[in-house]
Formats: sequence, structure tokens, C-alpha cells
Amino acid sequence: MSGSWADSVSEPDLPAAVRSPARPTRPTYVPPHIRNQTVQTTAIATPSRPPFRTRRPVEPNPFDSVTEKLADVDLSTGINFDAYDDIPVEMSGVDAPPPMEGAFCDIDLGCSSLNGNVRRCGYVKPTPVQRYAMPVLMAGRDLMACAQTGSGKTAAFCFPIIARIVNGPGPGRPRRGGSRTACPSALILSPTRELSAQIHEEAKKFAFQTGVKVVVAYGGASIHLQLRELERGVDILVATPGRLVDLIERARISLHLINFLALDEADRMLDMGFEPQIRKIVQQMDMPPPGIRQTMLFSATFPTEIQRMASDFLSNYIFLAVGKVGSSTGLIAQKVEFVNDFDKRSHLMNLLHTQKVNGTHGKKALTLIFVETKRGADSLEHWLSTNGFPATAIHGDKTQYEREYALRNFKTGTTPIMVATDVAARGLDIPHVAHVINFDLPKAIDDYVHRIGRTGRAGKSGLATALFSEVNVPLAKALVDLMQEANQEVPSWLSQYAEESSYGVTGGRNNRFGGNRFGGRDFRKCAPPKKGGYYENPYGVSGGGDVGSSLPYTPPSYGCDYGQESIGGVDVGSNLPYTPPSYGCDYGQEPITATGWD
DNA sequence: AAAAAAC
Repeated sequence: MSGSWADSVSEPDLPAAVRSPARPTRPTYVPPHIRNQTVQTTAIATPSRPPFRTRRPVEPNPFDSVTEKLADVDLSTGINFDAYDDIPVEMSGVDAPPPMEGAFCDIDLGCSSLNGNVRRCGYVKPTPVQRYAMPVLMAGRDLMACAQTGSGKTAAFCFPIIARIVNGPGPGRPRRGGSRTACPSALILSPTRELSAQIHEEAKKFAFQTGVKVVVAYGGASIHLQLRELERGVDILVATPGRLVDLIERARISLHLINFLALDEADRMLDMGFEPQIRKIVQQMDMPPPGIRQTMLFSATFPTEIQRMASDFLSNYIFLAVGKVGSSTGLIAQKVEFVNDFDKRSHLMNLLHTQKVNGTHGKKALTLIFVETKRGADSLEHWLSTNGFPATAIHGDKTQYEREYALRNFKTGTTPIMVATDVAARGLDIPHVAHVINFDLPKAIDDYVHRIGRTGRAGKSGLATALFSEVNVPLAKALVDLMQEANQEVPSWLSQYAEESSYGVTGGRNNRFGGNRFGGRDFRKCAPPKKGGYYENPYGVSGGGDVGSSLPYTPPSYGCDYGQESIGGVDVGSNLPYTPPSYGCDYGQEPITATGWD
């Protein structure tokens, strides 16, 4: 039945002006923003010859793979929503919109195509992050959202972006700046190419027949194909930072009409390695400032230090934490085994053999093995292959083709074992990953959280095994804390290490963020929380005065003190009134106007 | 010191 659904959809939700009468044989791409407006583009003056090449093939149906995917999912054991039901939620910020109620079928995003796509993609009941984040975003508010791995963050920001592009009155924005400069309305940045590709695929499904055009741009792939896509018009651009900067410097992309900015894996994007590039894109190009654009940051982890930096990019934002941020949902069983560094491979061999014996290594049960270095990935892949285990490897020294080939073979089960560096640690949604093995543990606990989050997705359970050796002692304390929060059994030898290391090694890099491992709360709340803990009132907003205050930090008294550093003197979250740019550019973003279900 | 991200 592939394609049948698409065929059955007669007309997309285009405004009448665009839809029927005298539709040109080769319709020029019209951005949704200007579809309601009287078209007064000079381009229309020459109907015989459109100004841009508009040979657009029929929009490919991105659902061709969905029917297969849906058939593949045992719906009776689909998303285990019970796993999310009693999850603690913290939301803070001024006038936070309340969460939405009901199932997706009760929710009108203001566009019947979009509504249909949501259902068609198998979304029935919103996960907590979707329930809380979507009203905030639909209301036009900035958002910093922390939610567990695998809980549907991508949809939580894609649905509102698409809905607001379709419904927004828009400033009648031009489709392009110079003759060949594309001007997207939304920008979604992510830290790896594969993640950008994945977001692009998802967003395309969501945007199908809404008229919203989604384009992806990342390095290692043909820039010409990307340029051609951009020339055909783009509303939502999904990109990695390097290629985006390249395209901007070539004047093939301008950000001056960006209304929506989303950073996926935002804490990674603002980490040392990425921060300069992100600052360049967001602050030193032509992107509208905070308060004009709508900015949304999503991650499973959000260290305090990064939160502080992130507030530069936000305006009067809502902070949302679903679950104890970084806690691995309890759906993931975590095991830690002590190994001598020289015994790691034989230990791994035992693990893999045990899997086979237990039958968990079935055709579709995939095993993802994380190592520290690219060389280590190649070497371990080779060793596994020569020992009878069908393995592949992915890391940043491979060509993009090799990376995608490896990922594809892993996903399809052709090689049910994949060895990976941290390139695969974040965001990738790979169904059927039953086991994540940390062959080398990461230095930072945040990376551990993201790595094990490749399993246990969408309410499914998963297993994570770590090989802990002496070099990992600095991680012991954070690991123990994390495991306890997730109700995991902690081996006594590990607790021992944790106690020892918590004295000597505290100055280490793991404590770079003051030890507040996950940024499990809004860093703006620097006053001691009310009795009962900060999850007490999920609807609560931080009491007026504490946003942007520069009170010295007072440690909370109820034992969730992770040694957060003082933020005294830092004027965070200040909301200076926006001064319009002098060049008379009307951004025209609508003010805070809730639509949909409010 | 490593990984990621442009050509």
C-alpha cells in the first residue's frame, strides 16, 4: 500500500490564492509566509519564463518508508507511555503556558496536512516533553528544554516550527536576498552530519504537503546538490555548523529572515569545540537577535555553565526539565564491570557470546559499542570481524559515504554490531539497539548519558554495559550518582572508588560545570527552592523576582547540592528592550499569541 | 588528549 495514502490526499493545505485558479504549469515555489498575500513579486511579470529554475519534480512521498516502519512496529507494545506517566517535570520562567492535554488526535496544529502527518507518523499520545514544550513554542516563547534521550524532542520542536510557518502571517518575506541567496525562515543546527540528516528526514515527513520546504546542508556531501535544493526554495534549513558558515560566506544563504532557531543537542553545540562557530552563526552573521527570532534549545543534558552561556541566545525564556535531566529513564538497565585494561577485548567477547546464548542477539537486536578514539574504533572493528562477529565502524576519519554506509548496514542488521566514537553518541535514533557497550568509558558523564540513550528509546527497554578500568576512576562518583538516580544496582567496588575519588579528584575536568552534572534545574533559580524539592509544582513559574537576579548562590538545603558554582554578579536573563535595527528591516514576528489549543 | 564540524 505504499503511496496509497499520498494519493488519497487530494489537495494540500495551500491557501486558495496559491492553490487552484490558473495554476501555472510550472508553479514557482511560494514560501508559506507570503501565500496569503497579494502576490506582487516582480518575478510574476514574466509568466512565460519564471525567474528561477522551477523544474520541481513531484514532491517525493517521505512516507514511503513509513508504512514499512509502522508495519515493523508492534503497536501493542509501541511506546510505553506508562514509563513517562509519573515523570517529574519542572517548568520555570515568566508566564509559562500550561501543557497541552489529550492525544494528538485532539490537537489542531492549524493545518490539516500537518495534523494528518503527525498521525501518519504514528504519534498518538504526546510524550511529556511534547506536552509541555509544544504550547510554549506555539505561543512564540523561547525555550530551554531538557528531556531524556529518546523521548521525542525532535517532534517537540518540529511540529510547532512547521505550524507557525504555515499559519504565521509573516512579513511577506522575499524568497531570496540576492539572486542566489536563499533566506530560510527556520534554522535547525545539530552537532553531527548524521543527526542533521535524521532531523531532515523526520521534518520532511512532518512537512509533507504543507508547502513548507525542508532542506539539509552538511559537510562531506556534494555541495552542488545542496545548492540546487536551496535554489528551489527553503523554509526550514537543517545544518551542521561548518557547511552552514561556508554557505553563508558564499552568500548562498542569508539568515536575516530567520524567525525560528533550534539548537538540537544544545549543550554540545555550546561546548568548547563548537561555541565559536555557533556564536559566529548566531551573533556575528545577519541573524535577527533574541526577542525577534524565536530560539529553542533542546538536549538531554544541560550543565549549569552551558545554561549560563546559552542565556545569551535567549530572551525571556521558559526552562523545562522533564525527568531528572540526564537520568536514563530507568528503562535502560545499566551494568558496570571492572576490567583490567588488557582484558577488555576478551571481556567484550564474553559479553557478545552471552548475548548469543541468551538469544538477545537475534536478527534485529543490535549492539552499539563506544570507544574513545577513531583508531580504536577501526582496530576493534577489525578484531571483531576477524573473530567472527559481523561488525562495522563509524567515526569522523571515514568519508561521509563510509559513515552512511556503516550506519545503514547497522540499522538494517547487515552488521548487527557497530563500533563508534562519540560521533554516534548523540541524537541518532536507531531502532532495535538492544545493547550499548561502553568499551571505553567517556571522560564526562554527560557523554555517558547520551551514549546509553541510543538504547531504551520510545519507552522500550535496553541494556547498557560499561567496562570500567582504573583509568575511569575519575568518573566513578558521577557514575554512581547517575545510577542511583536511575535506581540501578551499584557494585560495591564502584561505590568504593566513588568515595575515594570524590575527595582527591574533585578539581578534575568532570567538575568543570561545578558538578551539577545534568543541569537538572533552571540555573536562574539560584535561591534555595521551596520545601519539597524543585519538582513539587510542575506548573510553577519562578517567582517573579528571581529571573535575572544576581543574588549570590545559596546551596539548596535538601541534599541535591551538586556543588553548583556561584553565579554571583552575572546578570543573567536580563530582558533589555529590543532596539530595532536601523536598516529598517521588519522582522514582523508576531507577538506572543497562542494558537491552537489554548 | 579525544571527538566533532568546510573545502
